[in-house]
Amino acid sequence: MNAFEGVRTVNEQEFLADYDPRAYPAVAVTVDVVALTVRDGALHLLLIRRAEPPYAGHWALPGGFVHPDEDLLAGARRELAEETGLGGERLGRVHLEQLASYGDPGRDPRMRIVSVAHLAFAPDLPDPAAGSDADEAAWLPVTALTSRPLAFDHARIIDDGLERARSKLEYTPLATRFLDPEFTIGELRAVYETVWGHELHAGNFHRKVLSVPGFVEGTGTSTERGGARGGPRARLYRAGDARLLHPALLRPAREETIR
Amino acid sequence: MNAFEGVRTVNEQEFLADYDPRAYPAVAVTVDVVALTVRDGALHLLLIRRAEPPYAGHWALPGGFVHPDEDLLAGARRELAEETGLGGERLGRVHLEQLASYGDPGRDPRMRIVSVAHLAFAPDLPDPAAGSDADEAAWLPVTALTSRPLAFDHARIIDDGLERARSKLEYTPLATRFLDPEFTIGELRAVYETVWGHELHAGNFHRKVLSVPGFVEGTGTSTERGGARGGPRARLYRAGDARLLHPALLRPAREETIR
DNA sequence: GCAATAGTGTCTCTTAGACAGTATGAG
DNA sequence: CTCATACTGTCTAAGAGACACTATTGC
Repeated sequence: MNAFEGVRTVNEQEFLADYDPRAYPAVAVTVDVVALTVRDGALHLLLIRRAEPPYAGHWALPGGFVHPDEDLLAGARRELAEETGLGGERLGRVHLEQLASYGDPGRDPRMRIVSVAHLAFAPDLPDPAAGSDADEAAWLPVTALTSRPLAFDHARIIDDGLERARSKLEYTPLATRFLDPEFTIGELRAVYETVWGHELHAGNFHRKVLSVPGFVEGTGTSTERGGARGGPRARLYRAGDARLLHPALLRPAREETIR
Repeated sequence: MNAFEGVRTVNEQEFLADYDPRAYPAVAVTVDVVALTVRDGALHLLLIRRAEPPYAGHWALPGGFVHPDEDLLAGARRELAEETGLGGERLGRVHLEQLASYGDPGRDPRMRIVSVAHLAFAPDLPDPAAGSDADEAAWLPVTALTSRPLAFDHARIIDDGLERARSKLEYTPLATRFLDPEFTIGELRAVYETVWGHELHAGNFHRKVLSVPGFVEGTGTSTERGGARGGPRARLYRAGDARLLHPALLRPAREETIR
């Protein structure tokens, strides 16, 4: 009935183990990155195709073992740089945060590996070049993932990352990180529609964004041309100084997520 | 200018390291727990006083190395059981979730240790018994922490846990996890006031809680007595079936948290 | 009786969202 | 011209919060 009843019996081996981690079989720590971007009006995810077993030929998140003198976030940024082949300037505009850690014994058949997953929001970036441990690297639409085999527990990590991303757009201004430094309200709305997966009312969205203090600030300039299918030139905005949106832009509640 | 420009040069050592984590110095993984409870109208935190160096005599979060065939969450639950000396029944009512991972090189002077921190919400539990590696274990009021030396980066972890707790009360029904299975609206309000650190309007809170679908459900019974200083008997409630509160109970926005 | 608490009624202000309407510019 | 888009005005419904009020109980 109760799996925790016996744990207080401290025998010598357990006692030693409390003090000497080397008494346990080795644990490795990796950093993986769920990197998202918006391309052609669809949400894309950076994936690599594994060249080596286990899961050779499967698609997987970019990532690797954390280096000795490297912070977790720095490790994630390094892996992202390696996989995208991007230098610091472009990478500096990418938002990166810790997502969660995954440590099921058996999630990697080789050994005990704890993965510290991260979440990245990137503006539209060039196609990646495959690294040494991958056959292929690409931005893939998230809608195409169900038909592809994913390595390890990466499907679960991606699900968690997508839900975190949808949630972050509600109460932070991070949607701007999917865009160039200057953007129109229409482009910002397209990010929300893409990440949330449904259309928003253009007029209400416009007024709402401008009413949240610090979300965006006007540049005083407008686009050179109107939209591809006509319409007036749109005013250009930059990200404001708010770190949180108040009031937030809430998604309409879906009953199934509540219960 | 750019710290990531050189990383694509894959020399042999790095190549091997990608495949063999044993090429790196050992990394250890611990699970730590920020366990919160409400006692006497104040928020309390489970801490142990370290018996051994490093940080001997300092207060620290309960935790320890993750066991070989143990999930991270199971490890945190085991550590919590060991430190509180509680069996499964009481422990089953404790909410436990992953908080974040902390892996700064140098956060532990002995070796590279990545800590996967967890957050626990507990009803008022008995005083803990000190384990083998601690001089002392106690529920301490969080207001008393600033005057005590904390080990490692545990002050930062605690800060993150407290902020997560405050935030979780907004959009989840987890405040009920600080209470017995049956509770009054007044007791629930006391939890919010304690965790958020300011008073709430009793009447508005009452109506709001009852208006959120699935937050609480009535038991049909009332308390045996009125309050200690008088007043009518209060109706008793159980936690409802909602996993998210909609609409949420939002804290008033504080300007400094936004910018 | 007095004080404290439970629970309800009511009013105001803010916000979300529906809808309409005007102006602009590409094709 | 046509039509899509930018942006604004207006109305409604819902919710947050202030305040008032009644009922019930311990002391």
